[in-house]
Amino acid sequence: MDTYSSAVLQLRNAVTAALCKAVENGELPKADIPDFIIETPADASHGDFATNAAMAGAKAFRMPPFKIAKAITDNLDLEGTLFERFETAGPGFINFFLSADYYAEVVSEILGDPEGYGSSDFGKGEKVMVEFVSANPTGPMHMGNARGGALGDCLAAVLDKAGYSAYREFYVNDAGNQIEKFGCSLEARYLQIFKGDEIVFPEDGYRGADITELAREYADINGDKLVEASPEERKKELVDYALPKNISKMQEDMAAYRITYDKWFFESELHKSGKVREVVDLLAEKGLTYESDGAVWYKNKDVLTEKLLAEGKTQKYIDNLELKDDVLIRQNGNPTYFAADIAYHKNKFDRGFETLIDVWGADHHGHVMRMKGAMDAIGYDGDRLNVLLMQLVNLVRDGKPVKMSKRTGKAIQLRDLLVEVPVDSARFLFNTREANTQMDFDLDLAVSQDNQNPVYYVQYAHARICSIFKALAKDGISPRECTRDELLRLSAPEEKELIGHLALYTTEIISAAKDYDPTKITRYVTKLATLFHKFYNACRVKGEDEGLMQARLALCDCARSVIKNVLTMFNINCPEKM
RNA sequence: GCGCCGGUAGCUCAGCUGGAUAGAGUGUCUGACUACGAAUCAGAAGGUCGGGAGUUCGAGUCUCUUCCGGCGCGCCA
Repeated sequence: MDTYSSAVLQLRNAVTAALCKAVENGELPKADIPDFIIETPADASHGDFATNAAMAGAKAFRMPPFKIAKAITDNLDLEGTLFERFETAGPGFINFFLSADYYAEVVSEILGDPEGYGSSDFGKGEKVMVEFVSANPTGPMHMGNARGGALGDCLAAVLDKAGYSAYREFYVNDAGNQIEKFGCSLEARYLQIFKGDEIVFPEDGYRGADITELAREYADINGDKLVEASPEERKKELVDYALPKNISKMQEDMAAYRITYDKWFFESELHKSGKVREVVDLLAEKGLTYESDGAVWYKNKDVLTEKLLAEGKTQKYIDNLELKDDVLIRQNGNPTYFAADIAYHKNKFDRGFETLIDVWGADHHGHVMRMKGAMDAIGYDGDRLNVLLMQLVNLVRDGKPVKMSKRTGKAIQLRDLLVEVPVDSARFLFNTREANTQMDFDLDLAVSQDNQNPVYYVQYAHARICSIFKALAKDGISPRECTRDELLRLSAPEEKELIGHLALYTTEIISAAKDYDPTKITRYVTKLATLFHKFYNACRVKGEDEGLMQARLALCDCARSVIKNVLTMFNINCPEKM
């Protein structure tokens, strides 16, 4: 266990023991030991940790908090812990102060295994699939995909560090209705080349310039040979040409964005292997389907009503939702996206993933509940499917929203973004805002290579540390292992604050993993950089006496390691000079 | 109409299962390099936590209500 967590555990045990002892002594009445929290006070003068045990127990013990606090502290034994003293304050808080040993211990811990620091077995090796981006292959990727890519990839990285076994997957929707539309759009553009405006473009077709380009490319290579072909053959031929092109473009874009998937999963495989039909049959066996108007329907309303009632929702609430059933097999015999998606998620569970995380655009939120319900309906645990909803990204330049690309006049694409914005910057900045909040992405900021850009701020801290080591090496000084006494000299406020933050890393990773929120780690490392810079300005390394210099060098090494640890995990460059 | 997500400093956002005087970045103003990188740091100013009511020792956090913004309610995905 990391030093920080063991310190918290020591406190919890000590306070619990004191409460029990006080009850035995008769200093507190007999009652259940109250739930209390150990927290880090906002104000450093309130100690390194504080507990509300006395206030939390006020009701159970029917005594004023300050008296309970006294009973606790009279029986408190901190012998053998990483704490040196405590005090009561305010309405009944008990504040605790760490001993110098704690700080020395943290530094030793980090230097003992710099690369492994932050890792834990919290996730117990549980197999988690993170499915993210999964953009439609009918067109180029957009800003939402850029955000989803950065969030999903970094979330998977955080999960791995927290002891899960994360698996990255991209679901390619290479089947179904939108491919049909894709084909019709290509067909129209293709025929327009030869027949001009007499060909009417389908109303719901894809109007992007990319479609016209693909049709043009095909015509350049193959000429007008499809003009006389049957529409089915024509569309199939065009799709067979264009779809792989689009898919490999997406793969290139993701690679350029430094995302490596474990698997690109093709929806068409589900159809070909009969898995979609199978899952519809499965639902039918369970009596959850019916036919109407020539289509096969899924009893979504019944399933969700039952689920929500079980969760304690009122009938009125459920009625207000106006739940509807969903079509699985259309009148024309084709399965819907929903049917395929049930089959897909079933397939994920069947591949042995215990937890599924989907990163979706917030515009899909209406799909979440019925998807979870469907998992329950086919005998899996819907709560094992977690959907991370991402709100929209607004691009901002000069303080004004940017809707269109200058180059194409269309919505801004991931490609456009990466032409302008360095990957380091994009990956970092998309991880500064929680998924479920609308985000302004400031292009000026992302492009700026100065102190305004948080990614450079963090990278600079790393480069600065590296240069300290270089400067000392020039003088023939190299870092060595420090004695305990030397490490105990790290006692300046800036040193303690920096070490205190370094100590939180493992806990922060676990917290980010629990919440599926990698943005916590970006904020963590930004603060780490701040605390290092503060330390740097307050404490010298070079020129101090041997012992102190080595201790501070050790601390620098810790800060450097943890920054590198984070940036490496997030696939962001960690330069030694800038 | 119903539902989901937001509303915290001029701007962009944190705020851990309710805790002490609500924080950071940026912007504005004022300072700090003959010493390890000034891409840095220190200080100042800046707030009815959208409004209202409630729950309790205690509310940015929980409940209700209301206003504003985004999104969703397809045999689209």
